[in-house]
Amino acid sequence: MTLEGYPGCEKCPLAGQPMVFGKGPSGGIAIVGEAPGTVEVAKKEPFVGLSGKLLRETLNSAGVDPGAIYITNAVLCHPDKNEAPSKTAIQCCRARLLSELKSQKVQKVLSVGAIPLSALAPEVGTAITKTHGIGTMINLDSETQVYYVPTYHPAAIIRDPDLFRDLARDVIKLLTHDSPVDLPDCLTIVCRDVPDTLYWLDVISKASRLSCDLETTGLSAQSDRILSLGFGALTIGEEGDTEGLSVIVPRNLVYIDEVREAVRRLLHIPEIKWVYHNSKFDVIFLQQYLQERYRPAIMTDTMLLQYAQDERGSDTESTSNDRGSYRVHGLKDQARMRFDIPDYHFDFKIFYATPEEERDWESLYTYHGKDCFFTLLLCDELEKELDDESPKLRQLTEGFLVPGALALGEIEFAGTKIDIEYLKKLRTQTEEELLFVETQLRTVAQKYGIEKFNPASPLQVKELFTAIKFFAPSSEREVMLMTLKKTKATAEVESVVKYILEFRQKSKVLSTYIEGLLKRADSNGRVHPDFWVHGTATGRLSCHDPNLQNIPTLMGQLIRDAFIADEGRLLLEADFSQLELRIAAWYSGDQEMISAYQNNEDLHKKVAAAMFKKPVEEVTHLERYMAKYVDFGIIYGRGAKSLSEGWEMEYVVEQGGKPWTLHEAEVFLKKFLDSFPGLRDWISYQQKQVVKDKYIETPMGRRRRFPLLTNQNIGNVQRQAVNAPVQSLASDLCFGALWRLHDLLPEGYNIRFTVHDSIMFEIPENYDPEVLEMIAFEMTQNIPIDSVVPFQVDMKIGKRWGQMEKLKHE
DNA sequence: ACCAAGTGCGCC
DNA sequence: AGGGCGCACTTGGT
Repeated sequence: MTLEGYPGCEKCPLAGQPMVFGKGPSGGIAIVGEAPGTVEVAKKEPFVGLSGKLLRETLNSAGVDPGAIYITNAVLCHPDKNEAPSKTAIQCCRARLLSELKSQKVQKVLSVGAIPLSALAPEVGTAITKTHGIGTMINLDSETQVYYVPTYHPAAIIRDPDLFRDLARDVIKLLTHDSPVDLPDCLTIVCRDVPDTLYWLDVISKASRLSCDLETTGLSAQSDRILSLGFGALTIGEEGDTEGLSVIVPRNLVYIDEVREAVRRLLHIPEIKWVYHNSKFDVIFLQQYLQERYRPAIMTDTMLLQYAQDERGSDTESTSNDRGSYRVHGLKDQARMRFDIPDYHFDFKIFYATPEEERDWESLYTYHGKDCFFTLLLCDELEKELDDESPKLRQLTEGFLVPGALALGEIEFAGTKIDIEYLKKLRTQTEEELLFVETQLRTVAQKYGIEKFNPASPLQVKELFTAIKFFAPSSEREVMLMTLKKTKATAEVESVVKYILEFRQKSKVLSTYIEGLLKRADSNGRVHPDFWVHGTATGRLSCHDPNLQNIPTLMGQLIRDAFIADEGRLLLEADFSQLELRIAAWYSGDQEMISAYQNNEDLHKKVAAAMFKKPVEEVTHLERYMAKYVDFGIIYGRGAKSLSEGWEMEYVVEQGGKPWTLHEAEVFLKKFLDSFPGLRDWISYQQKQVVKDKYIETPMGRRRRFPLLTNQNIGNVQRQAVNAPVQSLASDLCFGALWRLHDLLPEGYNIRFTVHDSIMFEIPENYDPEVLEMIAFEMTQNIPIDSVVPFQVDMKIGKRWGQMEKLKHE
């Protein structure tokens, strides 16, 4: 082929750049990349760089010989500076790409990255996070259609190895399909009146499995209403084929007593298996609707099934953070990837913004019908896939996560009381203090000609620092303090740094905690946190709106004081003692650790004694602190370097100790591991095994999967392989106790929330000590593992979270 | 006006 | 080369 062969080149901005042509056998699968990079140009071959290597490995692991694949690019010319090719360049090269694929007689096409997608199937969408894995047919010319799947560019996987699972799944889809997934038809019935509703509810009541989904005016079961009630069924059509049937009960019928009773009867049919997506939400709403503590007898939850299969932590929709922006557990996301449907979507914002009489109810019902339908289809697929991977995963979901989620729903609904008046006072006080600090800083800033100074702006802080000649590598708290210490700072510098830090702390407390809590309190002064069972990769719960898992402890005792018990009642906090270390002892079976816990010895002291070669009685406070520091470091996989540089060394110096050198840290690390050979062996076993298995499993059946191992991530993976099972099982002991206790506790004893390894209860002032015994028993004895390691909970009691007193109790 | 990314910091 | 999170704020882009 020659340049003249491509009519698009005349108008192409890349004309004249080095070109790299497609390569590989014809008649089979083609992979289309973006544009050749420097390495490709040098070797005159597409996909020979790092991305190419990853792609080949993926193909190999899927059982495909990369040599059997035809590989080319959406743009043949190499853009300068490895930039992405422009839209014009993509358009100019498009005809060439299609004719190349046609002349190579390809049967199927996989594209990697957003650029070939925009050339091959722009109608599918642009954002690759929202379009990868959707199989479609594309036209190469008027008579040739081929099956096509877009996926991530391997470069994206290098940045975020977690995306590898999506890439792998998309590749397998291409290999196992020749055309888009053929779905059953789905008929959506919108009930017209009461008799119509009763009729359709009766029709679906014969099904053995139904999905249920609610559309509501908002997220609060306390104050929001149901917009429509939906049920999904799979039925056998006249020609013997499966058909979807979604029955939608619209708002004007939902709240009619006769309908409500019919719904109640349906929901209580004991033989029906109920399928929800995020059951916590719908079931709590149904409890309000039915005015009873409704729990389906047999049920599952596709979101939690999905989570059992893919434990990647989910993003909250409202914030940005460093975990990437993909969502993996959403119903629509799953439907799109699995069933090749375009992303369906209903804009509730617009719906509510529209005057009531003009609202597009039909679209809402259509959308709702799809939700019910796909929930049911998704359930089918997930159950099969999970059973295939490991029988424990279904049991984990249905026997543990689902009841846990429902208990959390009830706990959230009840909420927890906060002291509004107290917080308002605290707000005023903190605002005044902030104003003072700001004034001090502005005075200095003005001295250097900075008229408008905002201490919350990292840029302006840097500017001020430059002005006063303070140069820290970053404006992070610890870095700044360290820099301050190392340099001979003037009094002015010192006070500016101090005020900046004070400003940050106070404004954090004010906006995140004081205002954050006030903003989220309901009219009864209660907050209703949202706990996510599917929020973390290890199985811990995540919590938001408000997040009760990061309420300050130290100075923020002030904030904890805002959490109170109702009149005549007390808060009771039951906290596992050294849970993760005990779990590490359990996993490893380390005799030393076990006997320390069995004899109720102080493990940290014991470690200190071993590290500093002295009898336990002579261990100082500081030595114990150092030992504790190493103990936790081990679980997190910290290395000697990190130990010697940790902020904890600040404390050591404050206490009159000497910070460790790298060498000292190495020595102590080694001494620690020598004193606990069982633990050391377990750690190396985990590190070795994860490379072999590419996952770790906990006794609860949870998995942390590492499908992609590279030289860059192997260190991380091995650390996680040690930490994940520990963190996961520890968290499950607490979570399991939480939801069992939620069911067991007598009237007047409630669970308010949990913070990873502790549970907050609210109990009567004249509580029965036997109930406390039961709590301790459930948390430490009635647990899902056999353990020679004893577990222990410490209990604290008080009127306010910030002022809890230890309860002597074993 | 709304968004995504970056920075920084609260907890276990 | 420190495991797991959520939230507020600024800034630069659209």
